[in-house]
Amino acid sequence: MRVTKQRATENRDRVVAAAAQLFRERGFDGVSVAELMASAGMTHGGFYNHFGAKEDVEAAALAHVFEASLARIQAVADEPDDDSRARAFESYCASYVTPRARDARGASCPMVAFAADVSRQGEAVRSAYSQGLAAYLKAFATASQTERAEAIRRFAMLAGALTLARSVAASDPELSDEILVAARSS
Amino acid sequence: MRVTKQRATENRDRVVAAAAQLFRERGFDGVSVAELMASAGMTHGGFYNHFGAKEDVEAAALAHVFEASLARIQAVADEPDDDSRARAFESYCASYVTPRARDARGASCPMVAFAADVSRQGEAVRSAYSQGLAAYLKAFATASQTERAEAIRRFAMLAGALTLARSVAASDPELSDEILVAARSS
DNA sequence: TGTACATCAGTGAACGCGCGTTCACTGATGTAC
DNA sequence: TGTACATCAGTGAACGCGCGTTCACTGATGTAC
Repeated sequence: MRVTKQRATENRDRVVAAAAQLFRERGFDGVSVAELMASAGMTHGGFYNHFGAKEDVEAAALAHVFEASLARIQAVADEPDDDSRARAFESYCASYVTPRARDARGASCPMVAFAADVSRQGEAVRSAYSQGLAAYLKAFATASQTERAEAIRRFAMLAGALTLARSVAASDPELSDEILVAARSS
Repeated sequence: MRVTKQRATENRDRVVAAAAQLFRERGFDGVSVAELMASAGMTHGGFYNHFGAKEDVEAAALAHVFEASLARIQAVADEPDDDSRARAFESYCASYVTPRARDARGASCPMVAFAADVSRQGEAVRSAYSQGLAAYLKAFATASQTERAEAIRRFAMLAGALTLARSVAASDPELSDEILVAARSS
């Protein structure tokens, strides 16, 4: 049964939003097309009215998540003076490696959530990712008010700590917490 | 056709060795049981003479790779005096984030290769991983001759940089190289 | 504005495929005598 | 040491399953008059 054009657009947006969360939680291969559509309240058959293939929704979800992450670090970079920027930046970095951020995988930053998956995907996903990372690192460097290499090391440390903390969260929570504490007190 | 006990053991070892390489290159789900067995020169049916399930060879491969990685950092920690240990440690860290290390995924460190995959696997894999990471970080901290939190930050930075450099290696090689250069000059 | 018809978003059965796993079978190995 | 037989590592067909994708169909929407 046909729906209004507006409703169809909303349906597509809900699929992308569900994909953004579920892909971050379980990876691209851990979520089926049918589950994505069900999360948006539809059945699987209609998927191909909106996307040419599963990889298309992966790329769309990636772009969606990068947009939000980029806006957040850009807000720090856009702080009016050096002092408030420095404070906002340290607060941003600290909140990046909290137990809360570690456990909320569905809301996590795309660089950490997708880094491993992305190099096994097709061109559309890979280039959406690398463009997103390039833009993010640029804003991060501005926000950090240090030279770019130093900013890259800082971000790599945060991303690595979050990744390691997640990887042992279930089987060694003390080690996981210790990694986060170390990453916060830099 | 039956083979000698020694030959059977060698066959199992070859499966684990192939798994160690292929799983690091493509992730656990990216390599089939049949391919693992074919890499060791056999057909898929015999797999269950050696392992109860695919997860068992994942855990065995993980332990195998961690053993090698641990031996390498332990050698640095065991250097006889502070000076040679400091030199060995800086050399170790620098070699960790080279283009060569980035591109040789099949030979890479298990913390980076498996960090994302591991939390989606069963208990056997997760505990093999977290025990391996705990042992590795202990040796890394000794080798670094700094306080433990500082060593954790250093390793998180290296692991994060290697992960990020890999994720954009195909679609933005300049950015990938820049990340490695930054990680080396810390 | 009202009517007739074409459009197309969504449905659900069906497809081909690759996967992990099972199983009857083979025949060289290991063992009991 | 030689013989007879049980063992079991490896083979390859077959299984059930979930996946991405296709397709004929439905019926409300959009449009031409």
